[in-house]
Parts: sequence; C-alpha cells; structure tokens
Amino acid sequence: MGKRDGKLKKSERRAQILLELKLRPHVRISELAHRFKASAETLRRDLDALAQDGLIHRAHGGASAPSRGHYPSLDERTVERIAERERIAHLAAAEVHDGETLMIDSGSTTIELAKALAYRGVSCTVITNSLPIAMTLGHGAANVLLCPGEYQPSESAVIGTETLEFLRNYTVDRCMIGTSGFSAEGVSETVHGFAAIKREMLRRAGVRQLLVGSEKFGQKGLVRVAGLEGLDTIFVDARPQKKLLAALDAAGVDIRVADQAMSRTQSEQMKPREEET
Amino acid sequence: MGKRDGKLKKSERRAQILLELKLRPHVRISELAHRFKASAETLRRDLDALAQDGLIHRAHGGASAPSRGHYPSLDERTVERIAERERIAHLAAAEVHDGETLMIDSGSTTIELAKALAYRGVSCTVITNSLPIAMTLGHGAANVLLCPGEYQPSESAVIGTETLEFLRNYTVDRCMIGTSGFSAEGVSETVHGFAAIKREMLRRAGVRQLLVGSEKFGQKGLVRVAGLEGLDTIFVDARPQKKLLAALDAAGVDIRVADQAMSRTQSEQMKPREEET
DNA sequence: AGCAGTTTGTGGGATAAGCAACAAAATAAT
DNA sequence: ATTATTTTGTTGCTTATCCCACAAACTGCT
Repeated sequence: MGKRDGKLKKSERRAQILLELKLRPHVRISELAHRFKASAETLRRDLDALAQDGLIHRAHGGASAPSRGHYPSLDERTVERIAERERIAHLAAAEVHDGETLMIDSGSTTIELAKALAYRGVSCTVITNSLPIAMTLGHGAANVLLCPGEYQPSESAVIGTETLEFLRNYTVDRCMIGTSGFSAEGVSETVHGFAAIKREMLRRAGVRQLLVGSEKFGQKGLVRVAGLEGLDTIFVDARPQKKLLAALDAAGVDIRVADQAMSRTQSEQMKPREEET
Repeated sequence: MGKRDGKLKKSERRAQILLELKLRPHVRISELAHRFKASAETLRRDLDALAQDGLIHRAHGGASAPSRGHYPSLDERTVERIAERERIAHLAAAEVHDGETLMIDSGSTTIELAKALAYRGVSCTVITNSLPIAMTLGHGAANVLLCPGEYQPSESAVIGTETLEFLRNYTVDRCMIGTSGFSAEGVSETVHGFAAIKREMLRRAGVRQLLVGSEKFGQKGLVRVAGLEGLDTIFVDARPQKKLLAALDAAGVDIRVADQAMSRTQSEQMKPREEET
C-alpha cells in the first residue's frame, strides 16, 4: 500500500532544498544526493530547474541562495542600487565610534550599514529589530540587543507592541534608520508597524540620523514617521533638489553626501566582470 | 612596461573577494584565478583563509557569502548526525497541531524541528529565542514571537535577563527543547545562559518535551536544567541503555523513538546495494 | 647584498562534478 | 489493464577541483 520507502517526490525535494538554503548559504550536490538518497543526476536536474526559475543561484558542485538570501522581498530592492547603498552605509558607519549605543531599524540600507560597521570592527552596542542586522553585527565586535516582537518575514524583522514597549526601556546616543519615503514634508513609511518603530527609535535617541537613497526623494508613503525637524543628519548618495534642499536647510538638518570619489576603488572593482571572453 | 598589470597583494585580493561576494552570492575559484591572473592554488588559499575567519562560506569550487545566517559553531555540529536529528525532528513535529502555542529553544536539533514544522505547514504560534528558527518558521504558516535579549553569535540566539523576563509573560501548550547533556540525573547544559532559558521554557509550558540524540546519553553538562521528572516526553533516535531507561520509567517519561523505518527522507532498509560504510 | 620568512606557482595523483544518451521505474491518462 | 508521459537511475567519458609537496619569486630586515 504505502510508500514505505521514504523517497520524496520531485516537488518535495525542491521545497526542501529551498528551505535548506534559507538556513545555509550553500548546499552541495553530493550532500543533497546523499541526504535524499537520490542520484547526483537527479539533484543536478533539481538545482538546474530551480536556478532556471531564479530561485537559487547555481554553482559548480552545488547551489547557493540567490543574492542576499534571507530577505525574500528585500532581495528585489537589494539588487538595485547596491553601490549607492554601500556608499551611504560606509559614510554613516564612519560616524560611529567605539563604546557608543545606537538603535538601528530594519531595511536594506541599514543592513548595509551593519555590514560596514562589522567590517570596521566598531565595538558599539546596538539595539535593533532586524534579524539580519543582529546576525551581521553579532559576529563582529559589537554587542547586540535584539527586540522582541512578531516576526515579519517580509523584512526579516520583528514588529508589534512588544517591540515598542521594549524600545521604551532604552535611551541611546544615536539612532540610524532607513525609510521608504522622503520628501519636504518629512519621513514616511508604507507599513504602519514599521513606522511606529522608527518613530519610537527617533524618540529614544540623542542624535537622529537617516540613511536614504536619492531614489526616495520626493516619495511619500502612507504613514508619516517624522518631520524634517525631527532629524539631525541625513546620509544620502546625491544632493537633494532645490525644494527639498531648502526645506532641509530650514529644518537645520545636516546633509552628508556620499559621493563617488570616496568609493572609487569599489566601483572600479566591480567593472571587470564584463570582460569575459 | 607594467601598466596596471601590477599584481595585487594578498590582502587586496581578499578584500576584493569579499566585495565581490556582496554583489554576488557565489564566486568560483577558476573565475577568480582568471580575474586576478593568479593560480588556482593561490585563490584556494585565499578562500580557505577567509573561510577560516568566518568571512565567507567555502564550497566546492568556490565560496559563497555567509552573511544572512552564518552559524559558525552550529555548522560543525550540523554536518554530523544530520540524519538522526532529522528523524527526531520529524517525529516531534508530527505531534504539533494547528493552533497550538509552543516554545522552542535554540540548538541544532530544534532548527531541524523548525524545518520539519515549516515543511508540514503547521500553523501554530511559536515563541523562540533562536533567530534561525524564527526565520525558518516565519516564512511558513506559523506565527513567530521572538524573544528579546543579547545576541549570542555562537548559537545565533538571544539570551540574558531580558529574554527570561519576556518568557515569564507567556504560558504555552507545549515546549520543545534540545540539550547538550542527558543522563539519569536529568537534562544539563554547558552554558549557563542557555540553561536558564530552557528552565524557564519548561516552567511556562503545559507539556514539556525534549529532543535529544543518542550521542548525548550519559553526558553531563556544567549546569543542571531539570530532572527527568520535569519532562513529559523525550524524542530520541535510539532506545536508551538499561540504567537510563529505568530512570526514565521511574520518572514517568514517555519515550518516543524515531527509528529508521518511519523516516520520511531516508530509509536504509530497502537498499541492499553495497554501502559506503 | 645576503638571509629568513612569506607568498605564490607548478606538477601529479586522487576525487568530485559535469555532460549526454539511454534504460528503468514510477505516474498519469485512457 | 495498457499505453503514454514523466521522472529517475546508470554508464562511460571529459573536465574541473582538491590536496600535497616542493620550488621559485617576492618581502622585509640587518
């Protein structure tokens, strides 16, 4: 009657592979073949099929998660404008000194910030609601305090009343947040839960800093997070347009532009991928 | 004469590799060797060194980025006894029904449990202190409530007083925990912080269940977590020895053995082909 | 310059992965 | 039940990667 032989069907195998790649950055064909008790050819076909659909990134001998992995909906954003985000993040990271306490919220730009901080080996204390940021910083020199809350797969972060209550217990030197909308009227978000967290972080911090790519200029999200006067510094990749610039000046916001020059080395290095023969 | 042909030094090469891995999930040795005009051996040494420092994840033929969830010390354990852990996890996961509330602590066995629950699509509510477990379950049908606390890179989980205080606010139907030591005297841990969390979880749950591989039988850790009488069920991959078995019986612990036959993913039985030992 | 230590390149045998075509099962359809 | 279709396994061969040891090239220092 049954399938006593615990063999998995094609779709089950592939689902497991995707699941596995959410935890591990890389799986190996030989390892999978052994695990599933299937031939290497079968697994090779599985990986090829998944790679065809863009669900995984094929490599010699195995496969790895596509792009920056764990952040499904983050990924789409992440692949674009990486260079800009990196420049902004490095500029912002240079501001942070050893021993500081700071809050960092979730988002693709702030993940880059975490990477930059980890790379610089800054030994600060960070309170965050983002799991990838906690992981990135936690493996470096920083102390990380993670907020409680309901896990939100879309951002790989936690939100909710528990998160807000937790934040209210702390006061920090500095907070660095991202945003999905930035205009003369201020900072705005599309998701209510995330807006509340940003708002609370701004309230709990001495210095309030925003990391925002120029593509967000002029955009207005559903929920207002704060006005320009609620910010001390913004880190951007390009100088804002006249109107926004005037509003920022009026609000006394310090504008820090991460221009190309300071990361020339990086952008040069990315180029040679083209010259394959 | 040497234009920009100038060969890069070791540190430069390695920095570039890290940069490259920020853009792409996987790099290949042969490709890097060509790019840097260096031998494959050199690049192999580079990747090995970077992997040693935990900066990248080594793979056959190349390397991938570790960023989104590198569990350094978890990995070493994870490669061993995967099959046993999976069997235990699937057996335990079968116990959980839709709508239940449960607590799950951090550990390599409980990560397998999370994978199994995600695979089965159980829509329960889970409170955990483990980041990988939150991520795994959160992308599935379950609701996940993550504990606050200090991030502990070694287990990719949070611990500390914040974690304990948070747990005290909840009561759940069931808790499922792992352990590093299991003997007739009970459950024990090597790290104090993790022991405290397991203890609190056991206290807050109606049904208290332990997942433990047979390799832990007889081992005693530094800190005692609970006696056998504090457990309702244990999920194991092999029947305990006489002495431990007697103690478990005396304590009224239900023993659930995940034997080969019922394993979903692997069954050695129907494979009379020559083995690889 | 000369020397010690590091870094890189080279060669060869062992192992693993890729590829393609075909056979064997398993599954679905009639 | 019997085809048709899909999926998986196997075989033989090619290519790529790994690993080890040793030689060559480079570095910094006295």
